[in-house]
Amino acid sequence: MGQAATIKDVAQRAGCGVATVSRVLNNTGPASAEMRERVLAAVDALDFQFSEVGRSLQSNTTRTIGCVVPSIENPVYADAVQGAQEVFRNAGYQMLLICTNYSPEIETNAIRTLVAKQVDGVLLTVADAQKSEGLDLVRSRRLPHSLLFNEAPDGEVSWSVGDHAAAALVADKFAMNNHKNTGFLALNFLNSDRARQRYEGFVEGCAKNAMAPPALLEVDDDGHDLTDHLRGFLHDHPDLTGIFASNDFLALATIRSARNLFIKVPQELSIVGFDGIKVGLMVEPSLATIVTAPRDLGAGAGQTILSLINGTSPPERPSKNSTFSFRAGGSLMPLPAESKDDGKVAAFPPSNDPTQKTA
Amino acid sequence: MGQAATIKDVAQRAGCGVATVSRVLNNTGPASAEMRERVLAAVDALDFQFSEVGRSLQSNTTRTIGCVVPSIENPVYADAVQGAQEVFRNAGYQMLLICTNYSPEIETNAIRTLVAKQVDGVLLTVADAQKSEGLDLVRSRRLPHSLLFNEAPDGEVSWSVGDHAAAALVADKFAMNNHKNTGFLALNFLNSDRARQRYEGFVEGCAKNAMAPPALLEVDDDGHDLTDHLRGFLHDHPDLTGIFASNDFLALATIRSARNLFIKVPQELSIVGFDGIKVGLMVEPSLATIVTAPRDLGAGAGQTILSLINGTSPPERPSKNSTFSFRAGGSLMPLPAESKDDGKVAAFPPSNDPTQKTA
DNA sequence: TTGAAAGCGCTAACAT
DNA sequence: ATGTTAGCGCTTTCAA
Repeated sequence: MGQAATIKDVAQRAGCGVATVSRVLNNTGPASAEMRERVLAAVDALDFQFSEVGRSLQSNTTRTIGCVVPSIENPVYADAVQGAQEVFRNAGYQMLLICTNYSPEIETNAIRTLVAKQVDGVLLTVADAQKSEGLDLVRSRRLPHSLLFNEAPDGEVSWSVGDHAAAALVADKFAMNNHKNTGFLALNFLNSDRARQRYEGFVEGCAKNAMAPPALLEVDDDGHDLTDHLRGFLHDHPDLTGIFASNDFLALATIRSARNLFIKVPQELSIVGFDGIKVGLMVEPSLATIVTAPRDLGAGAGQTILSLINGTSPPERPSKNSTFSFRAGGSLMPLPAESKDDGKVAAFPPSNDPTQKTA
Repeated sequence: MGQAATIKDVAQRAGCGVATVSRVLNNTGPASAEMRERVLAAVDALDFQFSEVGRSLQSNTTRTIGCVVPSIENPVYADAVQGAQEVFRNAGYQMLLICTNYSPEIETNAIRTLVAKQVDGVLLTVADAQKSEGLDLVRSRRLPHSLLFNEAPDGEVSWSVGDHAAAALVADKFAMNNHKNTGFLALNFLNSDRARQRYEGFVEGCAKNAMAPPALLEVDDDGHDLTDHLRGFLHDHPDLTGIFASNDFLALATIRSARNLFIKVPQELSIVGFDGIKVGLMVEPSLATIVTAPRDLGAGAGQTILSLINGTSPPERPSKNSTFSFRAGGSLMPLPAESKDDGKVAAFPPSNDPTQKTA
C-alpha cells in the first residue's frame, strides 16, 4: 500500500484493458455488470484513485485556480481568500495560494509559476494594476482571471471596493462633524495602488467640502514605532483634529499610540479607519470606519473566474457604491460648529457602548 | 500568443530535437554554443515556459504541498499558513490550500483530493487527530506530512502548542490571583481536539490549585448571541469570578457581551483568552491570554515536511513548554486574598495602559 | 554533440 | 461490450 496504484494495475487485477477501467470509473461508455463488478473490486483492493496529473496532461486542464494576494495576515485578504476558496471547492476546483508580502518581484514570480503550473485561472490582487508584469503575462496568455481589490485599468474584470468614492465619503463625514484639518496615514503607500486611491479620494473629498488639504503621513514598517511617527506628525501639524488611516489595523494602532502620548481619542483627536474588520467593534471607543465585505468580493471574483472558464454568464457585480458603507463609531467625534449649526453634528453618536459616559 | 508553446514548438523553431531543448534549458548535458543560442532565441520568441504538468507526470513529483486548516478567518491559522507558505515558496514549492470550516467531511474530501493531485506532502490541522480518515489515508500512502496545532497521537510529527500545559498555566494564574470559581467557554468543542485538550488541562490545573472544577459553557455559533449565553451561564453559576475562553476572539466577544450586561471587566469578572492575537493588546482593558507563535509553528511544520521529502534532518521542535507563554493583561484582576496573603497577587498589573486609573 | 524513442497515467478514437 | 493504441509535454536512456 506504499506506492500508488495506476489504472494499469487496476486493469491487470480486473483482467481487462485500461479503457474499460476508465469507462467504468468515469461512467463514460458501456460496461457489463460483471465487468463493472470486477473493476470496482480491484479499485477497492488497490485503494485506487486517479492521478490528477495524468488527467491534467491529457485534458489540458488542472481544475486548479491560482490566487495571489499580498498577505493573509490582514483579515481583509484572509476573508476574501477564504470566500473564493469555498466557491472553488464547491465547484470541484482547488486553489494554489501565494502571498507576496507586498513585493512586486515575488508577485511577478508567483504569477509566472502559476502559469507554468497550468492553472485554469487566476485571482489576483496586485501591487499596481497599471503596471504589473504578471498581469501582462496573464493577459497575453488569455488566462481567465479576475482582479480583486484592484480597480480595473480598462474594461477588465475586477472586484474591488470603490476606494476613491469611499475615501471621499470619509471626507464628507469629517466635514459633517465640523472637522477642517485632517491627516491621511498610509502604510505601504508606494506598493499599494489601493492606498493611493484612498488618498486621492480623500483629497478630493476634502476639497469638495472646503476643508484644508489633508496632511500626508507615510509609514513603511508595521507600525512598530508608530508612536514616534505620530508624535512628529502632530508636532508638524498642530491644528489636526482628525486622522483617516488607510486601514483598520493602522487606525487601531494609531488609537493606541495616541493613548501612549496622552492624547484622548476622540476628544482631542478623531480617528477613522478603512475595511471594517470586526475587532473594530470590540475596542473602546469603537472604530468609525468604512465597512467592506471582503468575503463577498472574494467569492464574487471566484465565481467570475469560473464563469470565464465555463463560458457561463458571470455574476453581477455590485455597483461601485454598494461595495462599502460608513460605520459610525466612537472614534469620530463631532466638533462644535463654527458658523451656522445645521443640526447634523449629532447624527453620529460618539460611541455605541452602553457603558460609555457622556463625552 | 494565445495558446502556450510546448517543447516541440521550441525544437521545431530552433531546428533541433526536443531532447536538445530540454538539455539546454535544464543545463543537463552538453550543447554547442550555437545550439544553445538558437534554442534560447526560440524560447524567447515563443515566450516558452515548461509545463509543470508534463514534468510532474514524468518525474512523479509536483513540487506542491497540500495544506488543510479549519479556517483562515482565524488569524492563528492565517498566520501559520502564511508562515508555511513562505517556507514553501523559498524552497520552490507551491501550496494548495483548503479550508474545512471545521467540517470533518470536508476535511476528509480535501485530503482525498490532495492525494489525487499527487502533492509531495501535506500540512494538516485536523478536527480530531485520534480518528481522522484523511490522516489514515495519508499514513497508508506514506505521504510526507506534519500535523499543525494537533497533538501527535503517537510518534508522529506535529507542531502544536502545548494546549494541556498552557491551560493548566492559566489555572495557575487564576489561582495566584485568588480566583476559586471559574468557567471554561468553548467554541466548536465537538469538532476540535484543541478545545478539549485546553479544557482538560484547565480542569487538572484547577484541581491542582485546589480551585473548584470549572463550569463548562459550550457555544456552537460564532458568538452572535453570546450575550444571551453569557447571561444564562452567569445566572446558573453566580459565584463565578473568572472565565477562561478557548480562544482570543471568544474572549473579546465575552468582554463585549459582559459590557452589554453591565458587568464590569475585570472588576466583576476576569477574562483570560488563548492565542495571543495582536488586537488583544489594542483593547481596553488589554486581554490576559496565552501567547503563541502560529507563524513559527507553521514555518516549522513546513520545514519538517520539506526535510521529510528531501531526507534531510528535520528542524528541531521547541520543547512543549516554550511554545507558549502567559501574557498578563488588564482583563485578569487579582481578588483580595482570603486567608494568608502570599504577596503574589500584585505580580500582575491590572492593565498595561498608562492612562488607566487605578482599579 | 545531437536526435529518436520509450514511458510517466490517463482519455478517446478506433477496431474488434 | 471490450481491447488496442495514439498522444497530451516532458525527461532520459540509447544510438548515431
